[in-house]
Amino acid sequence: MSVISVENKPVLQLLDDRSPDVRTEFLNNLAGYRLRQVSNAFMSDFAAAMTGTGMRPVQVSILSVVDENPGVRQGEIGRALGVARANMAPLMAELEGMKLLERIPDEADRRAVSVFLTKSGQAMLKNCKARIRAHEHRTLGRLTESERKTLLRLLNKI
Amino acid sequence: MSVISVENKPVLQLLDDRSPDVRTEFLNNLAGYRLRQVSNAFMSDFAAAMTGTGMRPVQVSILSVVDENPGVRQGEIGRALGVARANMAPLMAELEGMKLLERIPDEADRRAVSVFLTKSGQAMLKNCKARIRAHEHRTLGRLTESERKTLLRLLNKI
DNA sequence: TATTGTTATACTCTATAACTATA
DNA sequence: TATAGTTATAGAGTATAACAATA
Repeated sequence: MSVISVENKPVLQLLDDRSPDVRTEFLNNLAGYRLRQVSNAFMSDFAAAMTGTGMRPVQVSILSVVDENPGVRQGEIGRALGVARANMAPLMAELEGMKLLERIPDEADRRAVSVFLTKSGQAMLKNCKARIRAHEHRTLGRLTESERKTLLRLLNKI
Repeated sequence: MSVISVENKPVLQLLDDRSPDVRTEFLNNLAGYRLRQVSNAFMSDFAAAMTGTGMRPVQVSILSVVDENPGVRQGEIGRALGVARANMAPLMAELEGMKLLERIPDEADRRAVSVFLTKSGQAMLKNCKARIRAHEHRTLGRLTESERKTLLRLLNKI
């Protein structure tokens, strides 16, 4: 958290400034290690970008999935996001308690529930998306447009 | 875990197979989101690669830093790896208990300890490094050598 | 005063097992 | 039998505060 900048400065001051006398050559050349460092820095900046909204990253991702799939079943959201069923239950109850989404029993399959965004949920998602766009702009500020596309292409290829 | 392959198959079956009927367009175009997915998949494969050694990723990274910096102080390791001092204490005690490293009080600064790998620690690190090389080969199998270099370059630039 | 290392603690995320009600 | 959702629980990772010893 302390090494993350919210202004237009480097996202990662990790290996530039951190303990300059300590060698970390092996780790630095591991793609997986760098990926985790960068991913953690993104997550910290993402969480900071949500400050004031009361939303955590996983909550925003759920709203986004419901927005693009109105009426989607709870289990489907979890599968799409990689969140275990057992962990979806309290997450959904929390978002329902915040009046951001509604869970309506599915009449065809009475075990399941269909999920919809409320007006509040739509407004919250819109607010969060604007913050996320600013977050991406900050965190990818050092890359050209072409480099960003390359990065996404390589990540999608892995 | 269940979607991660340890053979020479795709590391990520995430958005290819997962809930094909659920749209996740907004999230898919966020670099931060894809970074996290890929990073998590790497971590899962990494952890799986360590099976049988009794080592977790953070423990291997500590051994690696001590190996490249014999006599380094405990706090320096934590700073280099982004692990808080408070969390380094039990980690180091654990590795010392496994006889993989030694902590020798620093005579110049008696608050500090200098850390060294034992013979066991050196052997363990060698074993883990071999597993990590195989892990990187698996996880980056879909990328050409040139693409791997580009990926590392872009990650380092962020 | 500041720093090294320690302890205690708490919060989030993740993972598993067992339960219900439906199918 | 299998599936949707729930509950309880446990583990790892991470964060802060307070402390003792030393600088």
